Amino acid sequence: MPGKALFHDYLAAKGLKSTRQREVILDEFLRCASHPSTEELYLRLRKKHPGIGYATVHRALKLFAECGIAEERNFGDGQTRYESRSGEDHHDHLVCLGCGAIIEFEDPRIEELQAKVAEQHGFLIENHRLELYGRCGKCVAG
Amino acid sequence: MPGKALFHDYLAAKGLKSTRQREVILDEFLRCASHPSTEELYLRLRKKHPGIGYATVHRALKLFAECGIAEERNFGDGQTRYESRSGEDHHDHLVCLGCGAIIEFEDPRIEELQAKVAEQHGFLIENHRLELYGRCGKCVAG
DNA sequence: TCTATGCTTGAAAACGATTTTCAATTTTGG
DNA sequence: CCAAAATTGAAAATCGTTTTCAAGCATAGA
Repeated sequence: MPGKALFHDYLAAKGLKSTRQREVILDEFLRCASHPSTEELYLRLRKKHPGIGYATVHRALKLFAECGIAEERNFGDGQTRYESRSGEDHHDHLVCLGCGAIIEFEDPRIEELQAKVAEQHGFLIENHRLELYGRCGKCVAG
Repeated sequence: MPGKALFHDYLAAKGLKSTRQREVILDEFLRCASHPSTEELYLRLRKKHPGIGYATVHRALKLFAECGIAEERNFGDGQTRYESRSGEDHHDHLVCLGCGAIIEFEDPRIEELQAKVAEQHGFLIENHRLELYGRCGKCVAG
């Protein structure tokens, strides 16, 4: 399991400790197919682990982001969401304003054009975000 | 002045009132070349109009967004920013992480590819955001 | 194993930005 | 000018996020 190994290496390198809570939170986060907010992941975890605290979930997610196995995202609903970064290649999102679904996609041609735009402005890209907001197929049909 | 006219029409249509404060705030907002946050616009306004309240500025900006002469934006610095929508055509942003500069650009080819991606997913785009984060020319050179 | 050190936890408080409340004021239509 | 209704500014409330703090654990060394 690459995500877990990365996390443990990070903890070791920083002199941080591996705890039962962090394990549980990481498992649930990796099991999560979507892009949970702290609140959402916390509520999920409460079901199986009633003692767990919101602050602990928050701190774990921050750690995941720090060590690179997760990425903080913001889709405009006022909550920070965390996305699992299993692979390396960047992807962007379609965000459904009807049902909240988040669909991932990637398009090298768009990336290429972005690079050109940056170059024209003498700009050095470190990262980018592209989100298309609208209605997913289901919501258009329904 | 199209922006002001639009705003006054909107007020009339909604049975809202045209007040001295709203005029002053709109003038300052339109004069603003950048993408001010509520705080920033408030501080600017205080200089010439010491009596004005933060809440009033906030409410005016919300109104501007509602009636379409402004757009709420979020560049990840934890503050909602308001962008004047003078024209109709959409544009995207280069955000400098060094000096905070925000450079606007538009690229029809990117928009076109976005439309194709959406179509492939049976998705109906209502709007989108594209931001390239990095270092502007000045910051790279400096 | 036992202990000491120091990181981690959970609850509650602090925080920063945003939004709402409320009494006083201003605008607008009649 | 008057009355009705919207607006204002200050303060308080709210929301998500982050920090504080005392108590609880994990880890390394004896």
